[in-house]
Amino acid sequence: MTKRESNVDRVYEALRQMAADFAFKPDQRINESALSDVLGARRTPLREALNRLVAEGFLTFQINRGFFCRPLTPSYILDLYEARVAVECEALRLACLRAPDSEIAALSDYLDRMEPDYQSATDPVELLALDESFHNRLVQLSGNSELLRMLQNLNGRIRYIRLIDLKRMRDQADGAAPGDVSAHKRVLEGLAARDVVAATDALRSHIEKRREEATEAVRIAFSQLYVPDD
Amino acid sequence: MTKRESNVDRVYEALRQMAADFAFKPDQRINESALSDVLGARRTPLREALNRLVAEGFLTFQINRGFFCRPLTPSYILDLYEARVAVECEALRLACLRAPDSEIAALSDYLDRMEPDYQSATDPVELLALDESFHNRLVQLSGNSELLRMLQNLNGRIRYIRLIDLKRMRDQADGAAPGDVSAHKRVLEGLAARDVVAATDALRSHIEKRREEATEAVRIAFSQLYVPDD
DNA sequence: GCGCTCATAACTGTATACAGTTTGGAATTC
DNA sequence: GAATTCCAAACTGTATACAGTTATGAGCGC
Repeated sequence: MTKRESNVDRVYEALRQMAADFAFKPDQRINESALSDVLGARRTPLREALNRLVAEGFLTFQINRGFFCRPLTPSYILDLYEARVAVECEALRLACLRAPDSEIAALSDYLDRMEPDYQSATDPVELLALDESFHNRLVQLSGNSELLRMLQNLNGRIRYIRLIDLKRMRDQADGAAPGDVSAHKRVLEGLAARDVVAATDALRSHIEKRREEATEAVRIAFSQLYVPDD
Repeated sequence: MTKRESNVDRVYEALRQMAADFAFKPDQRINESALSDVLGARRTPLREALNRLVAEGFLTFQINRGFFCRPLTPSYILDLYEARVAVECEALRLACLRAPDSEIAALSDYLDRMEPDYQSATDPVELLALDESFHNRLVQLSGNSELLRMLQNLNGRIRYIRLIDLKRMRDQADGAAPGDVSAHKRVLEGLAARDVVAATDALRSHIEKRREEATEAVRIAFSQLYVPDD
């Protein structure tokens, strides 16, 4: 029996998971030996995986000092969300031009089926998975695998910012319900009508609203970090 | 005296250069030992650099079979150009909204200064560098470093496709002159007037025109590959 | 000649070792 | 006490070795 998954792949996935679970704090230096113990892999394959994450923008690297978790500044968050707008709106435009009606209808059905789950979900991780899944499918309708790859890279980095946001929403239960699918529905209506402007405007404002919420959540989370220990 | 550049970085840059110089043919398997001899680096740092290139989409990887140059299919080329449209048009939109007049004027000046070089350049490599430089600066006006990173990644992969195209143009001297900056000027006029629609329409059609040319050039290059040896 | 088997060569995957660099703190000076 | 120097420990960078897998091709039966 031959192996199907490379060890580097396994380590790489584990590292992404750790990043999403706040295992690394922004700007934290990553100790390769300690990490290799945790992951059950030696430093050689670990470093190969870390280099992939550097190339993807998850981590930074300094010569002779090693790998660092990327700092989480407001302007970085803004950049990531703006890049998402670029990727998703162009994908939506392409989908309006060429996605078959049947696939658009399938995504509508999916959204309808998921709506109860969406509204009853209380676990932020679950909600986030549902939301990411919708956006992934939307971009898949463009048929462009580079746009999909870019979205997945951005979402990988945005994920833990959004988790901060969703946890805050659950705690405060203020304003917009987190399980609100109306924005997604508006996007799909525009898409079904092949109305590029209506669809992209809806999507753009949806993502920008999410960005404002996330930025605020991170601001609050940071301010709490600076509360002195008693 | 301390080292300023990591060996992995050096190897990584050398590999990108080799890719742009057609050192690897599409779908070609990459022999690590042979490559490490050429680059003067051992396999450990070489593999770290190769992993970065996999993460960036330059190469593919198969377990126990190693690294491969990415195949060059028409749909892959289409995906890359569409992704460029996504990145550049959104960057341009953001630049229309917030780039200072002074920086827009500086880019206009740059274009005017470069125009003679552009029109007299006959070396495809030189022309390409000039063109990429303009597009990079345009995206920089958005102030978004993620969009810039994405553009540089896409251009790194598109570069050798465009070289095929530019070499064909030089040989045939048909249709549009390669050193035509009028499209760039139209984009900047729209930007200076803060006219998002005019600017992005001009940019979109410019990139799509380039894509059609490049796709055709690759099609021709491929058809010549299949001419049987005599 | 064509397909199959198996031995071997070539190559990839990674553990280990060690060299070079940075870091943190003790010792020293003012 | 604060600043500085210097040394040891910790960590990163990579060469090397070898184990495990894949590719190649000779030999063989048909």
